[in-house]
Amino acid sequence: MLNRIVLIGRLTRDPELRFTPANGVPVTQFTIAVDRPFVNQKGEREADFIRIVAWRKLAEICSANLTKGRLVAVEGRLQIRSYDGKDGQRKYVTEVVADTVQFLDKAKSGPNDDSPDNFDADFSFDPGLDDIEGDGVPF
Amino acid sequence: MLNRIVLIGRLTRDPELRFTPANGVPVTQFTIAVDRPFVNQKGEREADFIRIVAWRKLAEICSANLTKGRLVAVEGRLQIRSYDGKDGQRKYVTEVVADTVQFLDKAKSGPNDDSPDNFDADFSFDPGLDDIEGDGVPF
Amino acid sequence: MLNRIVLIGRLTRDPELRFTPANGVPVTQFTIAVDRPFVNQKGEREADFIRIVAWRKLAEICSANLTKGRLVAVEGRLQIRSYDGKDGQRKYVTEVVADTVQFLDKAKSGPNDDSPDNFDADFSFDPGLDDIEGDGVPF
Amino acid sequence: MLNRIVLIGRLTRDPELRFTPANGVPVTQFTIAVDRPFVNQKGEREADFIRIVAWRKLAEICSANLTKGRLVAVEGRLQIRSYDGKDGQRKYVTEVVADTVQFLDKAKSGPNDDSPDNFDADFSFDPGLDDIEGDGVPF
DNA sequence: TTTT
DNA sequence: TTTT
Repeated sequence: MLNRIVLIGRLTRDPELRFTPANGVPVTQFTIAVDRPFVNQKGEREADFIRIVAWRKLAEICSANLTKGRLVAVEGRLQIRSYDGKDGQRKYVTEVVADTVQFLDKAKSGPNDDSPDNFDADFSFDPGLDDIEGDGVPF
Repeated sequence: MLNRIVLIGRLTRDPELRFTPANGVPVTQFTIAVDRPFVNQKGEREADFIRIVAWRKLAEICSANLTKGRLVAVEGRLQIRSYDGKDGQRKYVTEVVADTVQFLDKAKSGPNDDSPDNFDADFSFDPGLDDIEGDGVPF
Repeated sequence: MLNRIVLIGRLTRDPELRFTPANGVPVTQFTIAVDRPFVNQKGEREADFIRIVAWRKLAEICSANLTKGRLVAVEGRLQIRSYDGKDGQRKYVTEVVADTVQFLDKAKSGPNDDSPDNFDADFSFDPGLDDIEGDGVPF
Repeated sequence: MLNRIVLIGRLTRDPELRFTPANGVPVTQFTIAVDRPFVNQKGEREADFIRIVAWRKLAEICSANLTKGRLVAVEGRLQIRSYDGKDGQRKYVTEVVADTVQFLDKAKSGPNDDSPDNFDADFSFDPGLDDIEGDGVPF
């Protein structure tokens, strides 16, 4: 019913862009390492390695811009997907379906500006209502 | 950049449906009482009264279904909106622009089913990709 | 670094209370079914079955009060835990470590009041500062 | 009942550390500019200026380390606080009470390491259970 | 100004 | 493996 997750972490490797066989829809998948908020008994900080999936335009932007080690904020929904393995066994994949991915540091060799960028899965949150919201109507 | 809020609370009164003067876009505004997670020094549980705004289809669904006292989960974005008051002073309104509103209890006099309903600001998160996601492709 | 998840769903079965062998710390584990925000191509609403873990006092409260079918809101952190299976293979479990569990409907046979209850993993968010926050100091 | 907000934005000025008159408890307050996820009709990206409050140890860490322009992720709870103004009018302040503040960029003149740091309002989420969680018990 |  |  409600399913919302927000993560900040670093890519463990470069994302790869794929296309679904049936419809040619762009998908990308990558994993981010998210540090735990405490240290273990050996005093080490561990991380959770969380799988992210992005679709369509967001997939293209992510695969074009992200590389191993980049810091990102991801907003999305937790999903458990199942598929049948080659061994005939039912397998389960837990992943975060991203709605938004924000780039929090800058590419090493990029045009050296300093502001993070924000990319949405779609433009749905654009209210197209700024004329309304901005015209002083206190509704 | 990232701005995400999730609330559960009860409507302090019935919502009212309005339409923006310029474009006739449906808007509704209501306030929910969200209990604080602790009691004050008098042992009382206080609440925060948080203003919610919903637009378009979501506005219509909310105003048609919600009434004072109903329990809802709201997902959205925190916004500070300014407008010029009648007294010539700049005023600020803090409110949550809802993306999703979920009805967590049932209307008192409704057809007595028991499952909460979920309504989105738009259908944008519908991937329209179930054919893909469901066909066993482990991508 | 940042890892925050909020879920609303229904228990798939009664939780069971256990105690860690080493220290006797209470743990409970249960799964909630979280409806997806869209229907699949057959027009069916699917759900994600998400594993929740609660520790200590929260574990006790959950196991004492929750039963199959109950509606809850869970706040926590997504964790991927590994352990070595009996077959010598490394296994991975993805689960949400709950900080807060809120009961959103009432037990069927309970003392028939209507307000949801809220339980925290700990009292850490209690600022113990109400004397301060409430005394009109605008800081 | 449930009240959770996650924000990423930049400080609009240096935070200032204060102490409550009654108990000498450290408090800091600052504002972050959070870019909206869309542009207005003039093609400009606007921001919401959101007030943050941190208490005690977190207040000290924030005021000691943060300066105008720094990028932070804030997790907390939305609160509407009231106090009586000098003009005898009841005033309302909307602010986010921070549980966690994460520093997402590095201080300009700092020891040039590259990893963001994470600070909690308290250590309550530290399960102190790593011995348990890590010992291979599949509970 | 407020809900249960 | 699953809830309403």
